[in-house]
Amino acid sequence: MEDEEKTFLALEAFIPYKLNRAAELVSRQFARIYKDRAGLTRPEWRTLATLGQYGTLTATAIGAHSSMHKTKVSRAVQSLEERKWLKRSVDEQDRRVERLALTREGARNYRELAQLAHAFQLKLRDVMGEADFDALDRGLAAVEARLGKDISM
Amino acid sequence: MEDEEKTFLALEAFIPYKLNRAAELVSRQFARIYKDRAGLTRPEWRTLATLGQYGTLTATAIGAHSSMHKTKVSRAVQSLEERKWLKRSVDEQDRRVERLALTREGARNYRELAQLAHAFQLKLRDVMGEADFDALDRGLAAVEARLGKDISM
DNA sequence: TCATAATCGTTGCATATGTAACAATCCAAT
DNA sequence: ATTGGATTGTTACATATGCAACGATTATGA
Repeated sequence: MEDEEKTFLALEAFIPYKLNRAAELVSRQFARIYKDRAGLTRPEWRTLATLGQYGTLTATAIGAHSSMHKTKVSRAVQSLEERKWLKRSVDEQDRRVERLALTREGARNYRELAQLAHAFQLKLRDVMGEADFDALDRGLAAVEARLGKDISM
Repeated sequence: MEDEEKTFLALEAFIPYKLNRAAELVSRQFARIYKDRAGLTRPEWRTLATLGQYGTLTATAIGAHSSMHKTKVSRAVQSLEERKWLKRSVDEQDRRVERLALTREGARNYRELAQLAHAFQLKLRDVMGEADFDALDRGLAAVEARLGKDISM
């Protein structure tokens, strides 16, 4: 790699492409679990996972924790509410806000999917090999640390 | 990490989520280059990049090299053709097929974006640090190697 | 206090995407 | 040679997504 001007690019060696490709491959595999098993979309799965992890939250907080646009959260919440997997209640301190929490059934499904998620991660680590898996984890953490605040770069 | 059943999941430590998050962060940064600079969408950028890398290709081949659905390729090709960045010609050996190649102007823009892509990657490596960047690269390669063929897992 | 700005969540709209169906063409096997 | 089955690329349709505008509510500050 010299300083010469590169007027050629190997897409398969370009990190943004590799990242997207790997994310799609892994997501597709894991989506089979929450889609086939529970009929959830990705926004719905993330909303469920966030509420399961943190308990009662507002829609805005769900978006912050799960990196989702507020309209995605809004629609996922609607869907989970129709399933009766979560319930809304008005916050009397701030009536703009809705306090969202899983129902008993929602919590039960969360626990089941959380277990499957752990199993998935273990299997992925097994398939990839520990060293490569740990390298990936380290690299992803570095991206989050440097770009997570979304500043200039 | 014991063998106990995990009924709780930390989303921010879950690899499919981390992968998607990192991919979005990096993609958003790089997209600013081809969007702001050339007004391209991601499918258009990938199509341009693939033709720049391989020369003349069919639409199917572009999809195979850039991991894009054929309808995405079809629409990106249309758009680039309207810009006069690529030209189509019928393959006389197989008249179902169109041979696609960049025009002089398309190639010029490809070279410019390829340079910017290299600069982006160097800057990313600089921002992340060499060790973390290399770890990421290694991890992504492992995902591709194990899941790229999209078999069971 | 009152007016302006900010925040929360929803919805209308335009765009982006994938699935399925399709016409055109080629291939395989009789 | 002919017929049934693939393959190539396009398009119609349904769904998914983000942006912008909105009503309701709260915060700010003059």
